Amino acid sequence: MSRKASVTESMILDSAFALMQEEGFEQVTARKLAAKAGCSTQPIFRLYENMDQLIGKVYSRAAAYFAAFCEAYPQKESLPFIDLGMAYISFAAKEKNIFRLLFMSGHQGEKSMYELLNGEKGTVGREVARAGAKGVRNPGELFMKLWIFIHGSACMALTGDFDLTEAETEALLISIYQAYTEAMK
Amino acid sequence: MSRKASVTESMILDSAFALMQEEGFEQVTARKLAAKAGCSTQPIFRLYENMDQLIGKVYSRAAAYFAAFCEAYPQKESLPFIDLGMAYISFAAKEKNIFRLLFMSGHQGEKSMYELLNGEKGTVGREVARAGAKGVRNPGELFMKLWIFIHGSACMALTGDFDLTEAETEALLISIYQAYTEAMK
DNA sequence: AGACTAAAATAACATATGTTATCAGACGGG
DNA sequence: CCCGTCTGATAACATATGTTATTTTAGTCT
Repeated sequence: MSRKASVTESMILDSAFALMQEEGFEQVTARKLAAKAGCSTQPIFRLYENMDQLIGKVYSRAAAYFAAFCEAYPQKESLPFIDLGMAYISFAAKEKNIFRLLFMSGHQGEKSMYELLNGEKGTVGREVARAGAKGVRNPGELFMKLWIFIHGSACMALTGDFDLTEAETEALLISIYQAYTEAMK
Repeated sequence: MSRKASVTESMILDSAFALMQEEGFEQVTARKLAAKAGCSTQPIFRLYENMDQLIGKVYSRAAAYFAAFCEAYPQKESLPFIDLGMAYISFAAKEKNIFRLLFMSGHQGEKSMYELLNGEKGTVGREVARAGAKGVRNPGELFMKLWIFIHGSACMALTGDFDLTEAETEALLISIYQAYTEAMK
């Protein structure tokens, strides 16, 4: 047969993801990636047709990373949507570049915001059901309104126009949740 | 004396602004701008030290454009903040590239979101005063909450995750306004 | 009209990027 | 142990960008 490859796909993809995370997806260039992976640019083009395809894989990985982040985020609140919202805002603050790629780049060849949020676990669906069980009249509408607020918070966190602590953020979300549910009674 | 300049600053700045509006500020390159202005790249560097300085001017112009847009937006609603919010969301939907430059690029060497909103006319201050006069308990807090929602709507409009008509948007904003004010009583 | 001078076009330089060609060599199989 | 083959490094090509040097050109003033 032929020679064994010393540069593996995971070496490249790991490096590409790290580069995106640290410097933004615009900075994932062939040469920078090669330097990060400790090889020349050749293995990249053996593994991927072109840089766009590679970025597509990085995007998928970012989506999985986000899902895992939400999964791992502490579920302390009994109200539906709040924990997911807290995870989302926290993610935007801590992982600006990943958040940008997933939710602000218009890179939606892959998934819509709703699909990303819902993930493989059907998170949003589960939360909507929880809200319904709690007696919320129109849980889908509540989710939409809450999510717009949460997305706004996250985007402002990214640009530095929102700098509350986690505790303050949580209190704010709860107050918003209550205002919405009261108004929908 | 010497020769008169045939390429004026306004020719360059107009072209740069148009280019930013049509293709995004990342696309305002020396050569593309020269082509748009119908000259070579030389006059650009006579008028500006470098491309960054030029983009700074484009940014200022965009801020003025946004202020004028808000000024011209129909003031039909008697509730404070709503007209400004409608203008903001409408602006995000119609002028994606300008909105990106002003509110999503982290290009805040110039002005914060609040300064941009408040403009020269003190728009936000005026609206806060109006809300106070209407008996709102804590108009600053109300503004903050409403604005997070409005910014979220605008950002989602940009990425295609928010596609309500103007009328639907207005109804939504009013319902949010009422939910917040009720909750703050 | 002619000379001077600044403007503007052209061309060049330096760098960055995607992508491909060339080629030495390392590895698997006989 | 050698052969073939595929890997991966180097180098190259093509393009894009900011910026600067050089040259041409066109006003302006005398």
